[in-house]
Amino acid sequence: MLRMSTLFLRTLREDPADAEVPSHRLLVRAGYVRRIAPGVFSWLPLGYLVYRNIENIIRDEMDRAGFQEVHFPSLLPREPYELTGRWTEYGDTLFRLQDRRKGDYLLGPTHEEMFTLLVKGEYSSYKDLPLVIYQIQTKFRDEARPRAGILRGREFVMKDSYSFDIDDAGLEQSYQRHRDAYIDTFTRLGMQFVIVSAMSGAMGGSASEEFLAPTEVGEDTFVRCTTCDYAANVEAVVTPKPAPLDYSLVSAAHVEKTPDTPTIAALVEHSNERADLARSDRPWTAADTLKNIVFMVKGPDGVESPLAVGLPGDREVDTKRLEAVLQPGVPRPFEEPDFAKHPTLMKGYIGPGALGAANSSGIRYLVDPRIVTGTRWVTGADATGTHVYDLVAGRDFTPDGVIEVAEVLAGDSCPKCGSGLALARGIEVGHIFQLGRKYAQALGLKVLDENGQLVTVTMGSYGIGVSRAVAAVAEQSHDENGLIWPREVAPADVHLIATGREDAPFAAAELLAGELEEAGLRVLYDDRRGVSPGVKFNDSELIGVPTIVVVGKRLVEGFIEVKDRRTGERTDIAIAEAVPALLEVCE
RNA sequence: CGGGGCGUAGCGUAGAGGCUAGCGCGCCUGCUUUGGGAGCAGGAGACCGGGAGUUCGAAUCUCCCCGCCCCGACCA
Repeated sequence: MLRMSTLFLRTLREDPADAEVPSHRLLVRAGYVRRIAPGVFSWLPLGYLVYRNIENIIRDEMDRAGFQEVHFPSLLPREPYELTGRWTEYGDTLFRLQDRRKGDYLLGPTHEEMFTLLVKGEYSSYKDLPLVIYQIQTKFRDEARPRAGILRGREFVMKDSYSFDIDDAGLEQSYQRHRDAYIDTFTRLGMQFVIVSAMSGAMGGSASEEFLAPTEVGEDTFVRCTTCDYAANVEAVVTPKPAPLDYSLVSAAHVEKTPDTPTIAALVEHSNERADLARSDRPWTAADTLKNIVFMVKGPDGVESPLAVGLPGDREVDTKRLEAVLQPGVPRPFEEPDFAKHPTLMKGYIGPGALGAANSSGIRYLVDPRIVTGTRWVTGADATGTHVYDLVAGRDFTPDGVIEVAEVLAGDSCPKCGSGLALARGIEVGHIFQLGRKYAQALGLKVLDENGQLVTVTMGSYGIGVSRAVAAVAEQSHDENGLIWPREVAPADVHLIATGREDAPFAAAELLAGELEEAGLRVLYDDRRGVSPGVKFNDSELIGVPTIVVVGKRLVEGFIEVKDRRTGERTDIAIAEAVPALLEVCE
């Protein structure tokens, strides 16, 4: 039994000045966590109870799925991460340290290498597979900017599992087992979640999915179809390619003088102001223009080459998507010295005429999927102060290919059913990912197959943010008065309050607390004498135990009050029937 | 890394050259109070982020440093 009189807890009446998001504010105010350093938090008794409940639910579901728990150190040697290239690739995000002999170590940001090597050391036959092992472990990432309290820390707890299979079919099965287990896990955590595609088609449609907990403070933006069940991270949205248009009636392309129009906005304004250029049907909009943006892309070999991207003028390039698509290449904006080296590119007036394999410049030219054959554009004419009108894709220019990097806007078409997409934000609480053979290859994890041939094992990796889940649940489940925990993760089933100056309510509450515990309920008992009822009520709402029981003024008539934290609904019940009644309330 | 804001008691804050650094919450003592963050009285608690400087005098002005928060860049 938790007694408020002795519980190591101090609730705060005011919001902490450094907390912005609700989960952070409330977890601090309710005395669940305290900040130690940026992105580093301590768990206090109530917080640690909730944390452990969540951890145990996750562990339980993993075990139920038949996965086996192991535990690696957080302190890891450099060598394995050197072998996979991540010692350098991880960059500043990796916490590195040296021992007294100047040996390099790191604090594990994730453990693919260690799992791969562990299995390599033990297994060597296809008969041993499939295998799934997992751990629940503290991870370290020196985030450039930790934020939002527990949601994005530099030290956090993650459940990470890894599957090992002989072939793609096995990997697919291991992946599905995780997907199912995750659905059960997050359901049990009382969380609302959506499963979204996390990678574009290039890696295979089901290769990677994220479990997002929708909330405004989430860091991930995702789309959801307003009609069908399609959902995807914005980085993974597939733009449906429109059918080619008939352009037989479009007049020939014509170059026009358009002084001082280096931006799309200026071009649109100019076009609408010119009587000879104005459209008969409607004014020009940015969507009628074709914007061409050039990047320098550094390949894995370190060589930089230019890449031009064409997209409708009403859209921006989403740099996250661009980087994802170009991996392992790294893009950077085209700058003045680059323009100097490529004199055919006129800043602000770049057009397809100077781009593409067909052109002398040979600059690779990829366009947004919306730019299909027959679409008609206003775009740069490759000379300062000039644009070309009625330039038709497929007739007047032919790009080298398609690239999916435009920002996604609400109302864009669903790739599955064509309806409009809605944008929303979510917290990434889980990620399942078919890794393939990358790590097995790099670290030499091979087994003999049934023909006696050595084959490289294929892997999957599957994460759940355990500490993050605490904050995600808090984020989704609170009101202006405090936290509202789903029962299974709550620090207690019943928050029992005794009020009044007399001994009677305290004696009755004490007795009831014992009986409830006896009956198997977890009880947080506010046995503080001399604390006013208002304080107790407010604390109970802040702390967020799902059922609040008050032994107070109606005790003389033999009644106690039962309040549902979420709905606020109160009912008086006879104290004699309290135990069975509360057992029922607590299901 | 770019932009913005901020460091004063455990928490939230006032003080913008001049008395012993003020207030609220919390904490301690006593009395009163006990169904929605009680009242009165008394008390403890501060190297005003650090260093250097200007000045008769610095929390307050100047310079340097350190740290924190927010937005962005970045990022399982």
